[in-house]
Amino acid sequence: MKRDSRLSNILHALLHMAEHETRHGAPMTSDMLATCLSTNPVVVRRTMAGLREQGLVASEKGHGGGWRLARPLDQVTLGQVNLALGEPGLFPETPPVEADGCLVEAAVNDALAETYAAARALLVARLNDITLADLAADFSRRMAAHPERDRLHAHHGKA
Amino acid sequence: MKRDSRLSNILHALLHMAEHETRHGAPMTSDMLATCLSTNPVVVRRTMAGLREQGLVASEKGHGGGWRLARPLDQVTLGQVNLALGEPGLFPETPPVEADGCLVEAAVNDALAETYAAARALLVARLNDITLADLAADFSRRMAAHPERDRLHAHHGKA
DNA sequence: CAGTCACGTAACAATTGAAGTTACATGAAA
DNA sequence: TTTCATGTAACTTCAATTGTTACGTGACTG
Repeated sequence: MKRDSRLSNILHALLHMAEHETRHGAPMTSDMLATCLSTNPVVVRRTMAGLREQGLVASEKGHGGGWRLARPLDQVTLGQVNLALGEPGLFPETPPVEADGCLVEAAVNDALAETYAAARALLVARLNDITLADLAADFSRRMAAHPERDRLHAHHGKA
Repeated sequence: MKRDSRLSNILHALLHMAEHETRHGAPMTSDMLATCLSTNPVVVRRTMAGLREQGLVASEKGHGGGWRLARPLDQVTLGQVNLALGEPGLFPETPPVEADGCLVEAAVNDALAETYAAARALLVARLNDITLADLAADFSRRMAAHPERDRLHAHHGKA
């Protein structure tokens, strides 16, 4: 998990999970996902725990256990995933303080709060407009345009 | 400089600088600003150095020296200030990598890049629409609504 | 009923980036 | 020439995230 954005990585993982599930009929383990994301299993579990709380994924223990999507691809929006991740790195929260009497500060904070809120609203709206199914479809389109070889896992694994 | 956002603090400082300048005809020193922002002078200089490079403020050494705005209030936009600060905490940069062959990753990154770009564009547009003069005017309006006592520096200084 | 697999979680170490600090150099005014 | 103030480099905290180890629980296998 180098310098990538959280959301980007998790989406990547979710799509691979869906793929794997339909292809092998079995969920992916934390270890598989960790290898896939270049991180370690505990971090995967931590992150996935957030998604599970939002009902996006489910986990199973024991033999044949692992992670699977809890809903069809077209019923999970990027906004939901982003929310489950705690809306990472969005905006500097304009401090709710402003209470200590400086009217300069109050004017500044109000203006910024409004501005950030507008940008955040747009972002959330757009994220909620895109489902995992959309991304999968986009992927298929690209796959069709580059059929010459397997372009799915070229960079996963270590060898 | 506690848990506040960079931009918010600097705007606060800039408005106080303008105030001070017109009131006393002298620039504010890094020490004054440091006290005002609850930080220390070196941090102030570091930050202001960025603004100076963008031509927003000017510094003078020696006796009577310090920091002053390099332009009238209505010719400095919040966007310019934000830019000078390096656009802190905006969005997770969608990685430009995508080159290593995974089409899933490519699809994800493209979708996110588009979405973030749209939100960022809105944010920048709004910030460029607000000038320091607007904030000062807003402040004056609030001042008029609360004339009972000095509501300017209530929380500055230590005693 | 072991034995193994995989998640769940707490506790701790490593890393990273920002902020604070010290120290010293440079330029300007008194 | 002394004092004030910025300019900057180098170092130290400090906080947040991430990585790691360790151990517990549930589930399937044989």
